[in-house]
Amino acid sequence: MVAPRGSRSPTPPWGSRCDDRGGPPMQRILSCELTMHIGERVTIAGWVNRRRELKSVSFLILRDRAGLAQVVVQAGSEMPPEETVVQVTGVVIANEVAPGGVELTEPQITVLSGAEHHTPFEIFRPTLSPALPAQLDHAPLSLRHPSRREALRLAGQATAAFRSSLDGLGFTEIHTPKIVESATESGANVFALDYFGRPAYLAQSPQFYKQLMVGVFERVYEVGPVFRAEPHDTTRHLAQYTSLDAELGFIEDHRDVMKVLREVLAGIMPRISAIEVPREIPSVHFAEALKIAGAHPEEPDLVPADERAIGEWALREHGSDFVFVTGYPMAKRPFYTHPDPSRPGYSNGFDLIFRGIELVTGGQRLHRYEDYVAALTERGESIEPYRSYVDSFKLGFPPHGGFAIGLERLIARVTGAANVREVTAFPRDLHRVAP
RNA sequence: GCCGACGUAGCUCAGUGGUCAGAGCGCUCGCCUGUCGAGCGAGAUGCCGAGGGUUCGAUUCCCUUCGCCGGCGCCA
Repeated sequence: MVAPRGSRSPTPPWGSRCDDRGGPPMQRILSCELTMHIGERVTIAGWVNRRRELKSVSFLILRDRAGLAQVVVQAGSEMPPEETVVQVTGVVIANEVAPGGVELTEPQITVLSGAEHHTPFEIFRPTLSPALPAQLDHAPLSLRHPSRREALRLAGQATAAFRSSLDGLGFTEIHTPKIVESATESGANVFALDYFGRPAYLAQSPQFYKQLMVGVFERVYEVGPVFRAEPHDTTRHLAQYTSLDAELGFIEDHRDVMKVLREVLAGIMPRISAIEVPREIPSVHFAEALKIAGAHPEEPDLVPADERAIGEWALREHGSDFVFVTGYPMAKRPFYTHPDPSRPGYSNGFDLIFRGIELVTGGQRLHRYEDYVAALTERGESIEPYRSYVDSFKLGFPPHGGFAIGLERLIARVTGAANVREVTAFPRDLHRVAP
């Protein structure tokens, strides 16, 4: 709600946004608009956040999308229980002792939809008390809490900023199928489906399609779900997550992709946090990264502990929350990865580590048909499962590359959430498919 | 999948081999001339996750199982 003079709390507990109006279809104003209607009879609507019954007076705290509003109710009156949806018509008065300085008096309360008398836990407290599993079991309720709601709002802001940043760079938004005929990430497990009697899979990434669409638009992006049947039971893994994907043609190499990623992050971060994106994000080669992390020089990949160490190094040495690791070994990257022409065994693939966690994977891709055939052959993989994808490259594709940002990881790191499930509305993991 | 924790009231947790059960919040009732996570008083609520075993006796000890959390493998 609006925090006008008289408000005791500098930061209202429920977030304070009043950038729109109550609007149709209901003749309704928002809690934050009450100060503009002092002396008038108005209608507000929302949820019963909390009842407070005293000897001589009762209060009904109503919650709407903008914040909270206090309704003064005659002592002894029945008040609908918490989370009931109500519409309240009354007279707005200014009152210094009211939270926010205004309140609604002489109310006529209409119940629009009942709520159970007992909610499993209290939603009106500043902190949400239940442990994560209990919150997730009752997600429709727990998500109403400001802490959970704010994270989801930030995720929405981040995707909006992702879109507008790329729109400004000449990208076109695309929509690709989530039901596919083959795996994109060799090694990663897929969810199999029965597709009209044939096998099919849930897409692990829009990788192939966004590459094919580079042949149409040169620069494309997609915001969408991806599915991983990996049995990863950790605080940073989900079976379904939201991938912010981009792919662009006519690049020199992966460094052009990194520049675009840097621009995108510079567009997103101010919208969701105070974290600064350096003009030049520090970058280390994989071999150097192993040294920084103190890992064995023959290690083919960075383990989570290494990533944390590199994140700390970037903050210490460069004052940056972000750090690129480039040149991952070809052996650990998918077959469509473009090798580093100057360094055999290494790739033009990169990861972006944000506050010690792998946030983005990207790189330059192969763009010639014969290179795809060679890459699969070299890996001892059959071309057949990838036939329609690989054959497409006979059509002519520019040198290209792209990246994918893990939305939930981004929001978790920005909000300091310990678990990506805390910032996901209805997380899907190893054990949970509902609600 | 491996390793390590944990499963006791609606929520968060304490507790003990022997009148097998507590606290805070919530809930119910009462008190309190306006609350601000209100306050004060009283009260109700539990197959102490499930199955088996040890024991005269198990919520407590052991085994199995299920659930759940964290770390790791893998990855965004």
